[in-house]
Amino acid sequence: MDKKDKLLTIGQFASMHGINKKTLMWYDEIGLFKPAAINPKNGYRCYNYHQSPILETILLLRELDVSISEIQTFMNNRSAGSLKCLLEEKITDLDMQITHLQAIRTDLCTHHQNMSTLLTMNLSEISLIEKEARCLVTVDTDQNVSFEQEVELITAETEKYRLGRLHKASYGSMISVTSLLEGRFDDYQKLFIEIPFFSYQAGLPIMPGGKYLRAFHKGSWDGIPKRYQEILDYAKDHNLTLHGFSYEMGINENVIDRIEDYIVQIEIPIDG
Amino acid sequence: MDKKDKLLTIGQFASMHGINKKTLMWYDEIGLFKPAAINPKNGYRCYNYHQSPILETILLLRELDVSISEIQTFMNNRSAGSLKCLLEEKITDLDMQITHLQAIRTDLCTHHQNMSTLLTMNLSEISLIEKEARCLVTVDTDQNVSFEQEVELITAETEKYRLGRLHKASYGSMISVTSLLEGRFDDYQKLFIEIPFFSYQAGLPIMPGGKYLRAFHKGSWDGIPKRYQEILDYAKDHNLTLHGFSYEMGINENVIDRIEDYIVQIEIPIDG
DNA sequence: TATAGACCGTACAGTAACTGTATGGTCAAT
DNA sequence: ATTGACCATACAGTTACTGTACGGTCTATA
Repeated sequence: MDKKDKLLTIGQFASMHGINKKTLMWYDEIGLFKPAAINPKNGYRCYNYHQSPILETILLLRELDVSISEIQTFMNNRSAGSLKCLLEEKITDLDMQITHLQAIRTDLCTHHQNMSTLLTMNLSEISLIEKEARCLVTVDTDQNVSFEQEVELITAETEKYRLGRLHKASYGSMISVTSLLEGRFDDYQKLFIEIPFFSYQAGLPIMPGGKYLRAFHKGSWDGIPKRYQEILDYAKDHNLTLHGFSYEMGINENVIDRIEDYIVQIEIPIDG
Repeated sequence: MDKKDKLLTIGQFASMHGINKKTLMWYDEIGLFKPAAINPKNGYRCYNYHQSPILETILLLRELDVSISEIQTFMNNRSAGSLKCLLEEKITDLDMQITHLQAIRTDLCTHHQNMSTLLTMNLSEISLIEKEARCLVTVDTDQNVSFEQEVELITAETEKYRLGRLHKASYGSMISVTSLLEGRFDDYQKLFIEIPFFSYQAGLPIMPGGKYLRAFHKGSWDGIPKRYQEILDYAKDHNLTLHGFSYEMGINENVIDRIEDYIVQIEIPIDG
């Protein structure tokens, strides 16, 4: 009578829903989703179109990372109320997941940017660049803070803004232009990591947008003071006024094996 | 010398990166990520801070659904160039994934809306509602088109707009107001499924925004013509002019087991 | 009517990427 | 000296399938 009653074989039904036949067999075996009938003559599984929305619901939940046993419990006493409730929960989860993926995307772009820089820039050159404002998380530091403490401080601080995992093993250091001008090249005052969204209202520190002087340094940290002197000389020669903080960040830690190959990027905001 | 050279035990290193110790042991075993050293006295694995960015890169790739063996090949000849290339690929993938999740979100919201309707509405009532415009995919149909053909047509059509899996096992039917007014209550002209984004430029058909008359029908399809007559009478009594198409769609297929419980929602645009 | 090839069935083994458990040695603090 | 947290290896178990082997069935064509 009803055209939806037409019986389909397992292969047809599986391909209709874009899944593997074996998956249907397995769902049958575990009792999650059984064929509408079994042909008594040959034992073939028979499915019909009425079963499609049920299977699609299962596949939808599966895609939402609901475990099979949870799906099972749910399907056994499914109702408008329980589905509504489950969907509410899953919509919230999904929103978090989307936000997280967007954060990863931003992170990926930063890494990509770094790789581009490595491949295309002359690393001995000092150049003027334009930067968008960024949002940071920072913690105070000084020479007495040990490396372990630094790591702990910054992870504790970033965990407050729970974005799932932030793939920033490396954070950067900040040193004020005042310190640099006074020759105190190791007077690091803050650690920062950039966070992958921008928000004034969270009250987070901002790496200002605008013109920056950018330089690089290759090798271990001992050589950085000398490099800062070169940068200051360059600024003087070109009549540039530095302000705020210098931002230092390693850009190739994930592609090197030896410290000699380590490259740090130095960026300092300039007036105008 | 370098404070990053401080050695950490497997437990410390694992918790620093928010992963299971066993995972580190396993990565060691398969040669993906080995400790910086092994204490010759007690055989303990020793890690240091320099290794953190490498591990984070692995964990990042893992989160991007790169298989362990792919990560392995990549890590063995990693370079700025190869990482840049891989990242480009993964950013594209990620964009698709985000779009897909957003589509699922929309789908979830529709389901959720349906469940709310089921729980809160008096299904025998005819009501006036306001609807946002929606974007549809449609195919032509008529009485001669078999159910299998319908399924095939609509899946073929939706596949053109590749959104990954669309979890719409059920599609709706459209019948023109003209047909209804002439009493041809089974003159269905189109099948539609709603697609989870809105775009004029794609040239897709639109379910117009504005005022609609909404009714429901419970049970098998035989009773629908009678229900349409009631809707037409209602419209007449209330001086409402219908136009365009009537949109029919099952709203509870995923929570019922018997056709008698099947509920179809009927929505017809009205003037004004 | 014979046969090829596509499809169905069961049974069982294998997969990825961990994760847990059992058993025993090590380390740091009380 | 002992307690309890932590390390080691070896091996078994997990989830959600997926593949393979082997045999029966169905349908279209020669």
